[in-house]
Amino acid sequence: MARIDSISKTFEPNEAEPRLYNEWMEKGYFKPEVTKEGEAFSIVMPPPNITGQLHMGHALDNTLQDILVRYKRMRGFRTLWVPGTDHASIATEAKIVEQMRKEGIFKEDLGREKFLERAWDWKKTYGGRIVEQLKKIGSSCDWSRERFTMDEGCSDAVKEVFVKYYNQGLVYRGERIINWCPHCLTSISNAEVEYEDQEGHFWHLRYPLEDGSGYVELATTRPETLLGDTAVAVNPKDERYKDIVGKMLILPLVGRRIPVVADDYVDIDFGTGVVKITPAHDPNDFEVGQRHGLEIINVMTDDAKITEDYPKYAGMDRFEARKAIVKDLEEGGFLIKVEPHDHNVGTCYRCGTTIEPRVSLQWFVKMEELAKPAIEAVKDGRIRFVPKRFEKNYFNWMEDIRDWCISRQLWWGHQIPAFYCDDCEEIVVTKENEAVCPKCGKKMRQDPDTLDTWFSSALWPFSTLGWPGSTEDLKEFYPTDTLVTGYDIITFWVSRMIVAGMAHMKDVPFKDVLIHGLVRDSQGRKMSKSLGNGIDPLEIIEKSGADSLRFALVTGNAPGNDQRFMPDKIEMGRNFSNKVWNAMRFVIMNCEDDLSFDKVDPSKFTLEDKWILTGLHRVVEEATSNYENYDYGVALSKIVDFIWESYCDWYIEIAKSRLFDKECETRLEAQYLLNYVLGVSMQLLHPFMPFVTEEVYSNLFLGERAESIMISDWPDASKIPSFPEDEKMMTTLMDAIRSMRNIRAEMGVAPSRKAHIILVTGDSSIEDMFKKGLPFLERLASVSSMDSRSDKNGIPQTAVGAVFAGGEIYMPLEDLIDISKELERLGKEKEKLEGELGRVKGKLANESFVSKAPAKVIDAEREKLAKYEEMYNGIVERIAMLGKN
RNA sequence: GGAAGCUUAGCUCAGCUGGGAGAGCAUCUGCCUUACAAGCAGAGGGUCACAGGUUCGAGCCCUGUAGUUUCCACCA
Repeated sequence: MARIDSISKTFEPNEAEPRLYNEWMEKGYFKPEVTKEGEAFSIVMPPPNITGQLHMGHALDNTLQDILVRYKRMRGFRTLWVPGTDHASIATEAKIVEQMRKEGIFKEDLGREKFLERAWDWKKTYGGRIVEQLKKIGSSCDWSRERFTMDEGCSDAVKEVFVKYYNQGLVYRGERIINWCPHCLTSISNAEVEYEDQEGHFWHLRYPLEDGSGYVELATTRPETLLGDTAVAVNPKDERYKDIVGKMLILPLVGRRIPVVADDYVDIDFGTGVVKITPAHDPNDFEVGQRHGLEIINVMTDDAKITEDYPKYAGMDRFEARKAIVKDLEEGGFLIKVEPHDHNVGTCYRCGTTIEPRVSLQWFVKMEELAKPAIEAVKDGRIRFVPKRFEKNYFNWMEDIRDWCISRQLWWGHQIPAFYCDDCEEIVVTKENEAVCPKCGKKMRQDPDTLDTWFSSALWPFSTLGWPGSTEDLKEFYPTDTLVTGYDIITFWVSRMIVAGMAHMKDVPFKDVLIHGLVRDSQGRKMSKSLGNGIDPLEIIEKSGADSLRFALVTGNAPGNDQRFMPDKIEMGRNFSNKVWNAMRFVIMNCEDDLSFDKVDPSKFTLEDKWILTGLHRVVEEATSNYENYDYGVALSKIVDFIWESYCDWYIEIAKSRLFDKECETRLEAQYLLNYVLGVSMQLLHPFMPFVTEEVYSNLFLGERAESIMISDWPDASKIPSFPEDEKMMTTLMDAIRSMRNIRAEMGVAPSRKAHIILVTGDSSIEDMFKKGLPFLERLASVSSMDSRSDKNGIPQTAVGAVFAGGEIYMPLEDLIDISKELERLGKEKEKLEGELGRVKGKLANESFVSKAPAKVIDAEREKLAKYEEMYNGIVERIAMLGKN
């Protein structure tokens, strides 16, 4: 047990946090095996990218998970939190390419093998960095089970799934129009395209008819794609163009003959009702092309430059080409007019480059059938989103799902386990590392492409537990219980995990999905590198400790809502840690080193003892139910209020008189309760602020104590006695104290000036309570001595009075009293009460209220009425007495 | 085009199934009271965006309007 002279006046997170974290790790508390019995509870960590540095989003996500996991562990569950990192193929590859570029090295020159060596080096260097950062915020995950999306097991799971899907016909290879990023030089999925509004133009063009009978007018936002036009389309119902359907046009600048086709896709009312069709560079045009058997002409290279087929524009970037082509159209008399036009442009979510739709040979997952059980699982409640409104988001995506383009023209990732025979075009899909052509016996060439990062993330809830093997962990911990993540990756990740879980495990991957919002800057903007408005969680930990950071992230936050990050909240957290710390200091300072609680006698518990126990009972009950509902912000504020107001501001203050009097008969009981109540409070607070609570808990005098607070049993409200009657009395007394403080403050009477009081009450229990409370009334309200009587005849004019729910108190302060000022004060009080009375009386006089409102509500109103009337009468009498003279 | 969220004190936000408007910060006043000035005590401050409706009773439920943010889809 620490001695008081060795305990500093403030909690020192920099010293305590690393020490405690290491201790917990060494003792194995983060492993589920720490609990021998009990049901399993498991979650998997959304794996941060190995390119990443810990940012506020991670800090929030992991704080919430840690709160959940610490709570469940204390509830006795065999609790597992699986950590890990994601290889983040496109993001990591981009970073490595960038790093190499600075050294003047190009990917292609290096070759695949050397490049991958470099990538693994990167992983070794930076993959560990974020793990260390996660430890700093206190994450109690089982590091012995840490995984990586490209480790052996996860890679095996990826191959297993790919092969299985392929054999079921759910994975296929085909030429489709896909989103191509000309900067990353790879295809990306629909989910990876971000649309943004951009100012653009509408170029109105004329395409001449081949027979010389005129021309058609059409408009485009992308004139450069004209090079790949293979038709012009009109709506079949459009009377204006009925005659030209089937005729041929001459494509300006190119001279190609292209047909006019009729297709429902064209909107009669938009523009001129004529659309140029470029099947190779627009998804809708592609479909029109499929329907009409049009030629697909790709006019751009991988990096979005015009191909050699068009010598005049060859090598020009698509935007340069646009200018050149517009100029040529104008000179050729094909340009009618240009008008400004805002439109949405798809950009790459990684690099921001405008994506280029492009026809290309890629691998896809057929989603429609797979989505069905995943939709069902949420519909029938086997998976529950918290808050529920995000289910709509999910259904929205899933019910209109497109096939998922999973191949990427990247090297860093899971290489697609498909092999081709260069001679006979045979394809073999296998988990083996090489394949021989079954037809001609030649060694086959593996597909050079890799899989979308999210393909492996989708398997995370079971690949991390050992699937496709049948491991003990898988049996015990799948399905996991709760997934904690931000709403921004519901489509990317959550939906795909549900799909994968249903497809391969025939069971949901998790039961609850706890969704949180974004952490924004203090002005409500997204934190981003380019804005430079990011706040570094590590700096905050360095300065104020992880507990303060966690406090700031949780306080006043509701599930699913974005929050602004306010530096004020960090300070609040730090102040609160310090408050708790000093409460502990006070408690142990007032206990002897050899203190034992064997002789504590609950029958000697005083009014305030019973009051604080009742408050404790309630906060345990309520906070527990808030924890269960993921209402962490609410739980935290209730716990803080109890500790700060009830325990520190009232209970400790009241207990002082007993502690300082060594002869006091109930001193031991006070010492006991001070330790006990603070101990239980620390348990309630522990999931939020693990470090300071552990430190405080370990210093308190507790009878049966767990080795560590983090493996102690969660407080059980039913074992904490509750005394509603005593609580009511105590509340009355507190009211009286507040009234006395109030009038003293208003009358400008210094607390140092102790005063005699006259209590006027008809209630002997209240009189008794005041008499017993005299020792602490001195401390709390500067009362030196007390008289009591049942009526107020003979109270001096020079006394200030305070009414409370049980009677009146008078304080004779001869030299300080100004009767007119006192009358003014009483008048204000009276007015306030009149307002309250009016409201309550009005309610009770209302026929329909009395007949329709529940009895409980009516009784409460009646009780209020009685209380207010009594107080009101007291004031009126006093005013009358003072007014007489 | 479709959907969702938000609008409550000067600021940032809570407010659970409808029953006397809350917190922190900021402001003002008084206190270094032997745990804590990172503290204690007290005070001021709100037509709960607006308009209707349901109800004995609405910040909360319903309808509409405005402002704002976000997601999805995307018509050249």
